Amino acid sequence: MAAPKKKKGVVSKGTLKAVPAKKKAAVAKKAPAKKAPVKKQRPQADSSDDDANEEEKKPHIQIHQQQQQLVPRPQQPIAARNNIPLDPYAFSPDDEADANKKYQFSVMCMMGKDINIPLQLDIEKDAAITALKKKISDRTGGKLALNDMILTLGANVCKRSMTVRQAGIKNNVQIILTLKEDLAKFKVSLSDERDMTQEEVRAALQMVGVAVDVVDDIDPEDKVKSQQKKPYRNADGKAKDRERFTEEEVKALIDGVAAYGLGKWSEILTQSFGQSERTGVDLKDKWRNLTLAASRPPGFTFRVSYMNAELLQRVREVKAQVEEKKKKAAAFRDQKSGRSRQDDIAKAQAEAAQNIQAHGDLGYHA
DNA sequence: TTTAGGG
DNA sequence: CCCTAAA
Repeated sequence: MAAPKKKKGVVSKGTLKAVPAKKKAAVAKKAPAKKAPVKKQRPQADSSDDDANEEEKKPHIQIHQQQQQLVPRPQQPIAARNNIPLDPYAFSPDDEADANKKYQFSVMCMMGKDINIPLQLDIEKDAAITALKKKISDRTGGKLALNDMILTLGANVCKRSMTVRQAGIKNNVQIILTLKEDLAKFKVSLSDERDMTQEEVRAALQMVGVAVDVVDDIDPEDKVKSQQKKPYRNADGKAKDRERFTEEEVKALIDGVAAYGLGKWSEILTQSFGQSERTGVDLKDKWRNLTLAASRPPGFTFRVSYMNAELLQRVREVKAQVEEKKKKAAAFRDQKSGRSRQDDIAKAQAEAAQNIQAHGDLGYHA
C-alpha cells in the first residue's frame, strides 16, 4: 500500500485501462488553477431531459485515440424515426392472455384526445416498469419506443425505476398510456424520472384529454424512496464531461474487489488499473452503482450494453463473497482480542463506573 | 491520504 | 461526480 500513485497530473499514454482523451483538457486547465479561490456553485437543478446532456464534446485536442463508441439506446423516439410510413397510432392490440402471470390489467392508450385503444396485458409483479413498456412496444410491433410513452395509474406516474408492484399496479387496474409526443403538443410534460405531485400529473393529463383521480391508493410499503435525478452539469450550465466506465474498467473493478476485498480501492486502483484518470473514490462510487444495478428488477434497461445478466450476476456473487469475508474478518478481530459485542458494552459501562469512582464528584459538592 | 456515505 | 467528516 505504498505505491507512489499519481492521480491528476501526468497523463501519459494509456497503459491498460482506457485513458479517454477528452479528460486531458480538463486536467490541464485545472492544474495551474490550483489555488484559485474560485467559488464553485452548485448548478440549480433544471430537470431537463436526462438524455440531452451527453454531448458538448471538444472537437479539438482529440487525439487519434479510438473513440468510445456510444452505445445506442435500444430504440429511438418517435421524432427520430421519420422513415416509417405507418401511422404510429394505428396498431391493433392482439390479446393473448397468459392467464398465469401475476397481474392482469388493461392499458388505455390515450392518443390524441379521442383515440382509446384498450390493451389487455399481464406481467410479473416484480418486473420493471420498463419491462411493461417493452410489452406494450412489442404489441405495436416496435412502432412505439419505450421512451415514447408515459404510463400513469390514477394520478401517479409509473416511473422507470419502479417495479410493477411498486407502481401500484394490481389485477384489473387500468393504466393510461400517454405519448410524450402528444404531451409535447399540448405544451405539457410528464416525467417518469423525477417525482411529480399528483396535482401536477392530473393537470398535465387533463390537458391531453385524460381525467384521473388524485387518490393515492398505492401501498406505502410498495413505494420507492424518492430518487431525484442529479443535474450532472457544471456550474456553467454546460453538460459535465463525465467518463463512462468502459466494460474493461468495470470488469477490472469487479475482479479487483474480488481479489483485494471491499473498500480496498486504493489498492485496486494501483493493481488493477494502469495509468488511469480514475481515483479511488471513482471506484468506490462505481462499485456502489454496480451493486445497485445488480439489484434492479428483471427487465430494467441499462444505458450501456455491457450491463448484461452475466455481468450483473458476477457482481452479485462478488458482492456476497466479499461482504461475507469482511464480516468474518471483523468477527475474527473481536474474538482474537478476547472481546464480543456484549463484552464491549459491559466493559465500557464498567469503565464509566470506574471513572465516576475515581473522579466522580470532581469537588462539586459543598 | 484514503474511506465511507450522503449530496 | 462532488463534498467532507473520520479514520
